[in-house]
Amino acid sequence: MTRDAPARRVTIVDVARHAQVSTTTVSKVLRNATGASPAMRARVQHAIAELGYRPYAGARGMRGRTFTIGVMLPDIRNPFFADVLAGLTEHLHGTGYQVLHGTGRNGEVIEARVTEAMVDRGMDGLVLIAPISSGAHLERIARAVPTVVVGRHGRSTVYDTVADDDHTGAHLVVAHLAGLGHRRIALIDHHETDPVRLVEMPNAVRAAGYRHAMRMHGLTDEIDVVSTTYTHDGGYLGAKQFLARPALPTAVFTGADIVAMGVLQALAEAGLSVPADISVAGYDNTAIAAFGPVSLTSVDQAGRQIGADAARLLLARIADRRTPASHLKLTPTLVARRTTAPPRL
Amino acid sequence: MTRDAPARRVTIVDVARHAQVSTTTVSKVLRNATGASPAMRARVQHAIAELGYRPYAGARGMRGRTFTIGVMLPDIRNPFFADVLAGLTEHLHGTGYQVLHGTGRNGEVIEARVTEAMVDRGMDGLVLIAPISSGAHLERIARAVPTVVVGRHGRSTVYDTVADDDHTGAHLVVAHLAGLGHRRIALIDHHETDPVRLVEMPNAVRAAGYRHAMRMHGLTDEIDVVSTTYTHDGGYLGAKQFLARPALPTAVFTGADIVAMGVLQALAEAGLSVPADISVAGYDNTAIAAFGPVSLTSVDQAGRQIGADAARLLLARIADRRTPASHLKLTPTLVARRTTAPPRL
DNA sequence: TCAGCCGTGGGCAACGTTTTCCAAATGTGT
DNA sequence: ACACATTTGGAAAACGTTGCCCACGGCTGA
Repeated sequence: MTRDAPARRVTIVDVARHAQVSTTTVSKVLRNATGASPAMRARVQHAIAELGYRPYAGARGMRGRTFTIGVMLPDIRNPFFADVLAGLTEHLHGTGYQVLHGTGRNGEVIEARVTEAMVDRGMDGLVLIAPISSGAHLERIARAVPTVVVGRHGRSTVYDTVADDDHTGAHLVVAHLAGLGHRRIALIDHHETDPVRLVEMPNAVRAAGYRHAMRMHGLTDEIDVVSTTYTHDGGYLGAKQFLARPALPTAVFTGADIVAMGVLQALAEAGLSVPADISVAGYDNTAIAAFGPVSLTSVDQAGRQIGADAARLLLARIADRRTPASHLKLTPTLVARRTTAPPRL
Repeated sequence: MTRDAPARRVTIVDVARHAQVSTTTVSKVLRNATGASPAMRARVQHAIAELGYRPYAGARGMRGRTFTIGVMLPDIRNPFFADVLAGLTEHLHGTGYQVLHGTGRNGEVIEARVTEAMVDRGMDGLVLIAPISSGAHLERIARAVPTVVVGRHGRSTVYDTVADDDHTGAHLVVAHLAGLGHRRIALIDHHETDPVRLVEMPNAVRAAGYRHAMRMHGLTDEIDVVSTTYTHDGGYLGAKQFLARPALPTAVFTGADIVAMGVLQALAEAGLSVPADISVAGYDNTAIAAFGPVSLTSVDQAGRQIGADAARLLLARIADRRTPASHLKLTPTLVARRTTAPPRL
């Protein structure tokens, strides 16, 4: 096996010559278009198989579609995104579309670069998962390519959205903890100042839901929010802040499981026991929350379902760009596990 | 904001017209090619900025490069792959290449589909992480597009490889456990029968390394392998097999952290304490292994470094397809944590 | 028998970019 | 002033595919 011949690709012209037909006919067969007799069809199919021909997507793109769907993920490590992606990919399986993804790495400029790269590569549709970009950027992208935005609450007339009802999710957690007898329920939040994001981003909606639910349960005075970041370290540092105080809350609600992991680690290091000394609840019901030794109470967003719905909406949008935008909102459920219990008396 | 005008893309022709030059000149400026005076250059740059022009990668691809690197991951959930991807993306940042990835989902036909899709999309280079495809398929891909294969031990003259020395890694674990005084050290393995894969796949090499290390430590008679799959469930079921026996091993080595998680869960359910009753060691040093409450002893593969090396090799391969293939082998290190301790007397 | 129709296959012009080649303009050394 | 080298800008031909046309032939129905 030498590496000398860079092996020219077999093209539609090669197939045409080999089958003794025109390229037009080959193209018709490829696309299942009318205007090719069964006999021709068979001849062409045979030539395609014999030569191992596969159409070149770049050239197809110049004349319309590339049969590619792009998915932007902020972070490949978040298992919730993996769930969404799995639902999406499964739904798209067998449609002829190929799914490719890129990571935005939770940075606005990198995210912009990735999404633009997808547009520039002629992708037929885009799914943006929990994007942090400005609404203006999202609309610009969506005007270029059919787009579905997942996990963000802003409504747009130009792109469809699928989101979880984060407000209800926060209510579920507060109701669960209050029902167990907790009053001093604290929240660890992702710091947010941008006014648009305060309305659109899931974390902000969860925080608002927490505040609202606390008031509903007559716990207005107990509202207690620590702002950090949605990372393991953010949770760790947030918990350290609580530990530095004279009195600990009896329960901590974090807007993401990964944050709860940081909290658990800080509490373990401080020699505190969960849930005996303090209860902890997360959000997203990721695989690690379900993992036995962790067994974190969390809110399940049904990521697969979200992904499948996003795929469905995207296909519809690709088929017809003029129907009004849909905005799906799914209802989350609480999964109570072993990190929450009644407070110590 | 209406959705009426599907907004025709700005092309090189628009830029040329706007700057009152030929498309050739615009192209020269775009590529920093010679043959354009500073004055022209400025004029064109200005027009590009004014129109917000970005070249269409599909068209570029038809004449050569698409400035896209494709990465195939078997499974987006594995944090080790995320590390590799991070190292890769960082190294490629600023090179003008855009990284897009696809998942092979640990299936041979899906993996083939993804890799072929990347070739068909005219990608300039491919990185295949722990592929399960046949060597023939890998060579076919690599002959079409510059390719680096990560985490597989087979050598090829047509693609470069970067792999961890899994044989040494397994030795590290056995030495660590034997040093603690363990003799009955069992392995949970990913079942493998294909003769080529037995030589090339990391799991098989780790298993061979385990056997070899056991013999080196005079523990030939204690060699004890349970074959399942490299998943959480695989570990869970493997541990169940041990638990059904009259006598448990004193230590379990799993070829991947995720498998160790399943083992820990099964042991916890059985009321056994780690490491008091039994020691557990994993492989890959993923984030969850480092997570405090888990604190799993594991083998660190330096994923970021692997990714960066793969990127470096790929860029070199793209620059010159005729230099002989490189095969990098990195040395892993053991990270001892709290799941391993001397056996109970 | 003939006009009209449909089904089949192919010619050809795009699509947006790069690259080769060429002509014109400019500069250099006598 | 002239021959000659160099620089600069542009015309045009690819690249692989699609889809609009058109031409041809066979068939239908009057």
